[in-house]
Amino acid sequence: MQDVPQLFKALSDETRLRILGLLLEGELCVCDLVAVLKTPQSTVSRHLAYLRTAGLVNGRRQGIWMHYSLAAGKKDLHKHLVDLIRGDLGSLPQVRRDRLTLRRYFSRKGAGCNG
Amino acid sequence: MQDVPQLFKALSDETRLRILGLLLEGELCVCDLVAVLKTPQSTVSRHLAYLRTAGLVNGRRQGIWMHYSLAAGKKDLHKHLVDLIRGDLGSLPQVRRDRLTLRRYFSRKGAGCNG
DNA sequence: AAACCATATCCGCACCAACGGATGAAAGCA
DNA sequence: TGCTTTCATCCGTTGGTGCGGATATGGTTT
Repeated sequence: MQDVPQLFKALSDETRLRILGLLLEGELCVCDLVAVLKTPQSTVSRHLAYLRTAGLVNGRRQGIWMHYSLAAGKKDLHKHLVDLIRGDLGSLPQVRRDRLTLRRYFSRKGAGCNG
Repeated sequence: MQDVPQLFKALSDETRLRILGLLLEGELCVCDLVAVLKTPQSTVSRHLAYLRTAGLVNGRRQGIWMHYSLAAGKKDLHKHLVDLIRGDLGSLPQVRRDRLTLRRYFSRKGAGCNG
């Protein structure tokens, strides 16, 4: 049972929810998240580690960059939570704002961690 | 947005999840929860207050006793979380054990807070 | 009113988690 | 090798949270 409260705890922080909201758009690397969230790199990295431990996020190393993406749920409760994230997180105002910032950021920046 | 992390935080504690698991069986009063969880009354009461603030639980006073029950979700995310609780919490081993204890407790005890 | 009951809140303590700058580790390039 | 970039981890500080015994509140009974 111990992992269930832990799973909810991973979702009980605004920064982590914003990160998940951005990852709804697809795989992102840490520098993208830092740029969009306007949050110190150490803070973003720490939250990503938290989400990875909880099994909510996958990391993929490509050269210098770490790319993170939403993980597929494994057990039932886990899976249903991921569905809930995909379904409901996008309608939160802060998440909408962040996604707009992300789009503007992508169109502004040249070739970087994701080509 | 601030209430969304708060909602998840309410679910990030084992005692609170066990309380919700018991409330799946129906309305209960505080003394029932204390007896089944074998946890100090002040602790149970504090967690109930937390769940009530988060909107996950309703309290109803009947004479001396306070009866608590699962609340219906209001916003989409809230509603989906309540559905998830109803659907998945019952399969956790600890919740199953607690419910067994509850049934045995009910059959053993005479007229009390719920007749 | 007084005694009694179930419940809520107070209190001090311990611990955990978030923060963000500084440092460390790993990969790529000159 | 040495330098740069990206990311992870360390560190000290701060605020939040759980704990459980003690106390307060509010309703019931006599």
